[in-house]
Amino acid sequence: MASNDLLKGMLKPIILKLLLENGKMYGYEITQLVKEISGGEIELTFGALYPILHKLEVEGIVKTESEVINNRNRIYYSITQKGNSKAKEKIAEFEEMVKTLKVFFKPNFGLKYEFIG
Amino acid sequence: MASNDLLKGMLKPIILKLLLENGKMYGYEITQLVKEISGGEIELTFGALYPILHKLEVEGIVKTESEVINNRNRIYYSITQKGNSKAKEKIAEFEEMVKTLKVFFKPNFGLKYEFIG
DNA sequence: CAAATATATATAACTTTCTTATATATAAAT
DNA sequence: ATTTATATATAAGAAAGTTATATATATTTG
Repeated sequence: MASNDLLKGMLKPIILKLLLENGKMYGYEITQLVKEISGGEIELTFGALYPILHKLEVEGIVKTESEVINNRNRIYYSITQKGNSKAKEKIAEFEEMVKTLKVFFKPNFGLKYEFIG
Repeated sequence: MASNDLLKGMLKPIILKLLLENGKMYGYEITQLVKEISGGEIELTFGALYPILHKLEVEGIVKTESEVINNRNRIYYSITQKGNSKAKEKIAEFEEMVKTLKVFFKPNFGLKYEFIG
């Protein structure tokens, strides 16, 4: 049972999904893309993003490469070969959870008592 | 912008949805129904449930009535008249967020770079 | 008939996640 | 010259949820 771990931690699988699709991305880019894709609904703050990214790095799921672009240091994050299956697993769990959540707003799905006559 | 409040607080709107549909429910009943509807995916623990319920009561969104059934005290929770629109509002926000989350796993939706040749 | 499981409400300690605030710095636009 | 956009990062605090604990009755199973 997923036991609500995914209710809190939705940002992590979103980040993993975007990294997996794009090969490599830098932090600022991730925040902007999340905002864009969600139509401004989800704001991924830096205070949320970087701890997640750093933790994923420690776990060996993402790796970093530094590049200087326009005189600024830019740090690219990408999924490691080792972390690939783990990332896909977490994304799949996330997708499963979103499907489960959908069930809760089917009209009358959770209805226990029904007027029958 | 919803700014991630809904990513964490998904249990609250789920509870409100079930209460709104069923008129009144007691705590244990809510946990069982959540488990049933989610196919065992979501376990609403008591430690999560009761603080939410008590907070909603303080806010005036739910009210309680006590009943003794089978020699046990049972506490029914229901949406107040005053809390009705607020509850519907929170449920609507929740549904909106689930729709937003769905967007993240459309294939290639978040893809920035595409192989064109 | 004893033990385990299901029913029932609730609190407290703890952990994780996320928000808000802060620090630093360059580039472009107004 | 100031503001806005780009860029990374940490720290303090709040909120949500987990796990453990307490209490108690009813039902089922061995």
